[in-house]
Order: sequence, then C-alpha cells, then structure tokens
Amino acid sequence: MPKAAPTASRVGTPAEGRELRARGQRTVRKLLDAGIEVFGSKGYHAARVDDIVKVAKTSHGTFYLYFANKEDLFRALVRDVAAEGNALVDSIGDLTPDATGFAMLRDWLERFAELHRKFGPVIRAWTEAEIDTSDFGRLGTELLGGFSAALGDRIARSSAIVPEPQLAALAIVAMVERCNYYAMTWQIEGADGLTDTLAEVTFASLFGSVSRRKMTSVSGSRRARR
Amino acid sequence: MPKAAPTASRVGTPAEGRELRARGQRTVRKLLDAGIEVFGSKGYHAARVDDIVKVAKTSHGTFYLYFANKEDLFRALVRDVAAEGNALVDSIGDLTPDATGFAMLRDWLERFAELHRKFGPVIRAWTEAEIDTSDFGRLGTELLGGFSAALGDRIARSSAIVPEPQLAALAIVAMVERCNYYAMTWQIEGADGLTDTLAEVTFASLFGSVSRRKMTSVSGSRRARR
Amino acid sequence: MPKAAPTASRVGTPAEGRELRARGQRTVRKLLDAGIEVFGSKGYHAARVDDIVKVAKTSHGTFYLYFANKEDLFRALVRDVAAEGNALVDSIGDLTPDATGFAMLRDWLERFAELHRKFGPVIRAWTEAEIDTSDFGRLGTELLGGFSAALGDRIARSSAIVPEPQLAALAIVAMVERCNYYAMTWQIEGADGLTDTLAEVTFASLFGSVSRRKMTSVSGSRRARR
Amino acid sequence: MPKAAPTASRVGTPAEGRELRARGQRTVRKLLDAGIEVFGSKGYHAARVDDIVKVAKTSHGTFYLYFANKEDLFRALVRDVAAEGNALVDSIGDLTPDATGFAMLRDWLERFAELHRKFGPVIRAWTEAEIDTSDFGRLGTELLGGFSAALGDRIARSSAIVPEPQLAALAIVAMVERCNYYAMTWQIEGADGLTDTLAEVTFASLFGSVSRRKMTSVSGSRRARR
DNA sequence: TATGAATGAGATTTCATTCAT
DNA sequence: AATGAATGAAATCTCATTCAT
Repeated sequence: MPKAAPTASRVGTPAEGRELRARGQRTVRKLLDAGIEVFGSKGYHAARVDDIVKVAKTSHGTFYLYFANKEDLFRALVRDVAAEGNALVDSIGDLTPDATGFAMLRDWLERFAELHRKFGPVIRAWTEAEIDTSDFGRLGTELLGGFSAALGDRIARSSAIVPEPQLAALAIVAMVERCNYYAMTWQIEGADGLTDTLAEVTFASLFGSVSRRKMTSVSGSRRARR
Repeated sequence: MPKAAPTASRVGTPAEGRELRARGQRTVRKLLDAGIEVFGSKGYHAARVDDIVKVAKTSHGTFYLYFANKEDLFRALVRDVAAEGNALVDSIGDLTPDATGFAMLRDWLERFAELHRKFGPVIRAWTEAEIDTSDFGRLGTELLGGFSAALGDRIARSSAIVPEPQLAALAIVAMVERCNYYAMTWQIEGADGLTDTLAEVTFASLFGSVSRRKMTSVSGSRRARR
Repeated sequence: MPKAAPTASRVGTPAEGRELRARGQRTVRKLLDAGIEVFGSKGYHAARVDDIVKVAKTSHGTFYLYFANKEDLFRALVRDVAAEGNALVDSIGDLTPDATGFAMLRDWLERFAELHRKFGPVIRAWTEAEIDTSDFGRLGTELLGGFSAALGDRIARSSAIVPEPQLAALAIVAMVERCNYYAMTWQIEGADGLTDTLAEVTFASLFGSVSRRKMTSVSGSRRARR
Repeated sequence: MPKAAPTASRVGTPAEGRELRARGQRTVRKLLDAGIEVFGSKGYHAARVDDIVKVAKTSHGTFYLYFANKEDLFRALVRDVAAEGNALVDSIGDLTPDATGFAMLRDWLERFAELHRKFGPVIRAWTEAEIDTSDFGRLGTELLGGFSAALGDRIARSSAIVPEPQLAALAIVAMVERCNYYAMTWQIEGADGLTDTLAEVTFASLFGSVSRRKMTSVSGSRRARR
C-alpha cells in the first residue's frame, strides 16, 4: 500500500455549508486518506465503513458527521482524481515526429503514471464501483473521454497518418490506463520500464519506430517505481 | 423427508460430480445464463443470489442445489471464459510485417472481440471481483498473462524491433482488452471500426505504418467518433 | 393488554405480488398481532422492530421479508382499523328524538367502543405517529372526517335545531373518540358507564334531555368492559 | 480550561437553581421557544436536540448547559402549561341555565382555546410522550383530571339533571380539548365558529337547548364545513 | 428435483450526550 | 457562557445460506 499522499478535498453532504474548523478539517482529511487506503486494499464493495473508521482512528459517529455514507466519501475522492486528471489532460503538448515530441509524450505518460501511483487505489475501486451507481460512472467516462479527446486532437493535428485519430487515441489511453493498473495490481516484474515501453509503443504506432535509440537516452534517469 | 441431498456442495460445473438428468442440466444452464446477465449488469458484489434466481425463474433452494454459493457459480462462468480464452491464445499465428501478418492479427482481434461480446459481462465482473477473493483473481491473471506471453512470444520471433517484447505485448493486450470493455460499457458509437483501428495501431506499433493504405480497405466505412 | 383479536390483513411491500402459502400467512398474522401488542404498550416511536419480532417469536430477517419497515407494518394495521371504521360509519341510522333514536345512537356508540377495544393500541399509537409522517395522518383525518360527516348528515336531517350540524358532529365525534381513548389509557374508574353517559350527553345536546329515564332501561345489560 | 461548569444537570426551570444573568435568561428563553416550535411540529419523540438547537440558533453544548436532557426541557414546558391550565381550572364560574351561565361557559371556552393556541404544540406532544415516560404522563392526567373535576363539580352544583356529573364533565373536557386539537392540526376552515359550537353543544347537553336563538347571535357569520 | 420460508451474522445509520477549547 | 467536534450504544436493515416440505 503506497500510503497515498495526504489529500485536501471537498467535504460530504452532512457538513455541507457549515465551515469547518481546524480540528474538523483534520478529521475529514484522516477519513479521506483512510478511504484511499481501504478502498485500495479491499475494493469499493468490500470496504466497510468500519474499516475506514478504524484506519482513521475515529468513530462511526464521526464518519457520518462528515459523509452521508461510504459512497459519499468515495465520491469526494473521485472528484479529486477527476480534478487532477483534467489538469493533466490540458497539459498534453504537441505531438511532433521527432525527439521533442517523443520527450513530451514520455513526460506526459510519466505524469500519468504518477497520478496513478497517487490515486491508484481510488482508480481501481472506481472501475469496480462504476458498474451500477450510474451517475458517477459518468465522471469516469468523462475523464477517460477527456483524455482520449485531447490526445485525439493532438494526433489529428500531427503529421501522423491515422485513419481514425479519435479511436486510435481511445486505444492508446486504454492501453496506458490499463498498463498502469496492472502495474499497481500485480506489482509487475520489470514494471519500471513500463512508461518507456508505453511511450515507445505509442510513438511507434503513430510515427513508426523512428530513431528509437536516441530517444530512450532521455528516459534513463527517471525510474522511481519501487 | 429426503434429507439425503447434501451432495450439494461443489457440484457447480455441469460436467463434474454426479451426472445430471436433462431437467437438472436445463436448470444449471438457466442459472449460468442468469449469472452472466446479472453479474454483467450489476457486477459481482452487487449481484444478489436473489436476482440470479429471479432471472433464472427458479428458487433459492434450487440455486444451492447446484452451486455451493455465489462464488461457485461465478467460478463456473470464469472457467468457461478461461477455456475459450486459452484456446484463443493458442491460435495466434505468426506475425509477419506484411499483409498476411496484418490479416492474421486482425482476424485474431476479431475473435477476441467476439469472445468479449459473449462473455464481456463476466470479464467485467471478474475485474471487479479480482480484488479480494485472492485466489481466483489468479485465474484472471493467468488468462491475461497467457495472452500476453503468447503475443510476446510471437513478437520476439517476428522481425519487429522492440526492446521489451513481453512488456510491449502486455501493453497491446491491455489496450485490446480495455477497448473492447469500453465498447461494451459505453456502447461506443462507431465501435464497429474498433477492431480495425486496434489492428492498425498494433501493427503500426510493431512494424511502423507499413502499407497501411492497402489494409484499411478491409475496414469498410468511415465513421467519426462523436 | 387486551391481547387483541387476531387480524387478517394486507401484507407489506416486500411480499407484494407474491402469493403467500399457509406458513407465510401465519407468520404475517403473528407479526401483525405482535405489532398491535407492542405499539399498544410502548407507542409507535418507542416500539422497536426487535420487540415486535420477539413477541412474534420470529427473526429480524423474517420481519423484513414481509414488511419494509416498522412504518409499513403499522400502516397495514391502520388500514385494518380504517376499513372497520368506515364500515361503522356507514352503519349510522336515523337520529330521531325518541327512544328508537336514542337506542340507535347508544348501539352505535357501543360498537364504536368495541372497535376501540379491539384496535385501541393501534389507534393510540396512530395519534402519536400522526404528527410527522404526513400521508398516513391523512388516513386518520379521513376516518375521523368520515365519522363526523356521516353524523353531521344525520343531525342535519333530524329534527334537532343545531346551527352548525357539521361542527357539532365533529365535536361529538371528538368527545366520543377521546373518551374511549381515556378509558383505555387510564383504565378510568367507573368507565363501564361511559358509553351510557356518552349517549346521554350526545342525545341531550341534540334534543334536550327528553324522557331520559325510559331510555336508560335499554342500556342495562350491556357493560362488558372489564 | 474552565472545567468548572458541570453545574449543568438539572438547571432547567429558569426560576430554580442558580440565578441566571440576562444573557443566560435569554438563551433559556430561546431554547424553550424553540422547544415549543419543534415539539409542536415533529412531536416529542421525533424532535431532535439538534433541531431545537438549530431553531434556537445555539449549540449542543449550550443546550446541555441549561437542561439535563431533552426530557428536562420538555418538562419545563409542560410545567408552564400546567400552571396556566390550573389557573384556568380555578376560574370556572357557576353554571346557571340562563344567558349568564352560557356567557360564562363561552368565555371560559374562549380562554381554553387561547391556552391551546399558545401551548397547543406542547399539549400535542404531551399526549404523545405520555405513553412511556410514565411519571410525567401523570402531570397530564392531573391537568385534564383537574379540568374535569372542576367542571364536574360545577355541573353537580348546577340545576342540570345529569346522572354522572363527573363522567359527563370528562366527556365535555375531552370534546373541548380534542376539538381545539383538531382545529390546530387540520387548520379547520371555519374554525372560528368552533368555540361557539362547543359552548352550544355543551350547554345544550346540560340544560337542553334553552333560548338558543338569543345566544347564537353572539357567534357571528355562518360557515359551512367543507 | 424443486420450492418458499426462515434465519442471523454483520453492515449501516442515528442521535442523545460528553468533551475540549 | 458558549461552541463545534467527537463518541458509542442502540437501532435499522440486508442478504447469503439453511431448512422443511
């Protein structure tokens, strides 16, 4: 469990409106962090409010003081991911068929992986929760859709010859997302080369495997995954 | 008082345990189908035995006559998927950087999509269930791992210059799996071009965008993604 | 606790639709009867599903098999009272300023008291519950309103000179209802003369205290209240 | 750290315990008024300390500074009603079968109605709370009993020929109380004629419909009940 | 072989009351 | 004198599983 960096965040329904003092703020944060941890380790459905409360070292009553229920807490978490995700979407640069383009792509994928490392547990649980509770499946759809649309846009504007840029973008996003997911879930052996490989595969699928040797030199230093 | 029936536990798989008569066979089938439907629409955890039983138009008692519990039914389903999946794995042909190789790849992806269409709901639920019930998450890992290993093998043996064939294969499998998943979940418009795009992207990532023009002729009509 | 005569009745939501077998029927009845007893002794709000279940000698699970919640069971009970009450409403005869009229009135009041004896606990709890759960307060309003309207109608058609028959009827119904309520709640001393007194007061308020002596002779035999 | 404040328990009644300064007085008043409002609208059991505190625009902590608990606040309210009620009881004049007697009765009923208008919510909640907390149900019994005893006394001393004056008095009190209750609960249209009707019905039940014509002149306009 | 009823362990949720500032 | 946060006991409700027919 990566212990997830502490997260400031929206607060649930019950507390809605009322301003929180320092103490309350701290409690909310404890609960959110506990949420990340527990959702991550057991998944959304298997997670019990009781588990979360235990990890946060607080009481049932307190939980319901700040969140209407388990879903509410989860939603708050998801909103955070979505926010950071959308920021990431906006930061995709131009895709050029040269070293600069590759570097941009690799960097962007690295940041994607980082997001995954931070919020992985939530994302994982999200996939799981997505199914029935209809309306926050939408949030996920929108996020992924956003990624894919932004990337599709860059592809279309690039010199890559791709018949359906949007579909291709979707395919790439799917690949990237899922690989990071696998990396987290299975602790994939040799996963530290993952971002490199993803960058290469993606780049190759758009521009062919141009001058790969030179480019990987860029990626040498940045392997932080334990 | 025919208390003589605690044969119950672990009957599950139609073919194993004591032989079932026609009526029993039919009941098991109804339950399995209901399982696909219900697990698909609500996911593993949210699926209630009650729902399955209702869809199968039978009773709780009957359910437990054939399956030890909810997980047992799910396992039976998963086993079917795994069986078909492994068959599919074995049927990957040689990856050559020409039209024949592309056709093989496309055909294979088409069959993958078909498998997904048939068992998608189960696969979806599987992803979700994976998390806690540790040991049958393994079944899933093995299946995906099998796909990925087989493909990695073909890549390594092909003329494609890829630094880490196994990771690349994993990335490709991830992409393919997830795209089909999206297609099912979101009812993607224009999703019928999906397999084409996947084939193209995959092929391009391995061999560059060779002779793409000729190949796309296969993929029929043009559709713009939303 | 008068142990309340067993009551056949509507069944709650969960069971809705499905036909109940003999066993289920019996269970439902046990629960309804337990409801009468518990609501009667502790009132609506203080009554716990747990109490009801204990009295009915069944389990929590079973309770929720037949009723969505406490309110649902209560509703079923209330519906029964309302049904019997409405029947009673329809049976008011003509109010004549003679012995016949008085006998009719007294008889009607006797039947009212009987209804109260049978369903008193429910009625008592009803008054209590009435306050917030808006829509089944309506049931009560309608019932009392029905009583009052029917009586008002008879008064208007009688020879009594009353400026506002409807308001007078309401006043009378209020008196009768509340007195029976008191009789139940406080085990009023000398309550066995209650129905007589109510008949007299009512009759007098409409026609003056005509020939009271003769009339009371009718009422001699009928005092069943322990 | 002024831990010195567990004086809390049983302050309650403004006049008892330690003297309160102006600010405290005001807070107590706010809480009592909030109590009337909340108990009135939701009833005793459904009323939440939280609701009361919100309406009073103060905090939980403050509530428990002045009242030992919810019941304590309610008791304080009830004591007020009882005090005013008892004063009212003592003020019933002589019942004579003439216009003076009628006027006295009407006036008294008018004052009763006023009491009800002021404390109706509390009285309503009282009826409800009566059930379980045994000992302050007694307060209610005593109050109603007081009304009824005083009235019974006046009836006995009057020229009315009533076999059981105490029961008759109870019936009348019941009628009056309940009618006012209905008026409050249902916002009865034309309820302003209510006190008139009550006076008439009561008077008639005791003395026959003597000189009714002259008296109704008091009651103003004609209204038809729905 | 099939069924509907029953069960109870465990999860969720509420809210009067206490605590720390 | 006042406050908002925290608590936990007690209530409600769900549902996989077993039972009796």
